[in-house]
Amino acid sequence: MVPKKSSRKSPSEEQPRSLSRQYSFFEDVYQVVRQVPRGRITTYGAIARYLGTGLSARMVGWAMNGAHHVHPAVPAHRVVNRNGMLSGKAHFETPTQMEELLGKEKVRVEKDTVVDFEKRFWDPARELGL
DNA sequence: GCATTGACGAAGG
DNA sequence: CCCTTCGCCAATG
Repeated sequence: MVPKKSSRKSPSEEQPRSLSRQYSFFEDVYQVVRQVPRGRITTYGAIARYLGTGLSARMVGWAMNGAHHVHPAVPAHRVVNRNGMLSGKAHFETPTQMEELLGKEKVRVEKDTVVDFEKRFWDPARELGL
């Protein structure tokens, strides 16, 4: 399961990062993203708030950098920025892959932005319980 | 050890 | 409503 809310200001409380490259914050991010249903999307900020980091949505995006080579797979294409824009598409194998993956889930994208973003939005705090 | 850099977001102009 | 600035914090040079 996912640790609901714990202030992890210092990573040393969890695991020494020297021993694990991606310490729990990264793992938490991955686990949340993995729970995003097909056809739905969430945002970096929503994940950050759910994990309690709150103000550091950037770290969520940073965590996604390692999401490509982790197992099980992380549906990174379901994470967009607060405007619903595919801000991370450049980090996929091809410039169009993120949009294509979303298309397979019936999520339309226009101008690098998810159509009906607010309807598709999946808030971990709301769906998984705060 | 300081400066820069982000797949961000809120606030201010 | 668009653009700029600033805060956030781990990673990198």
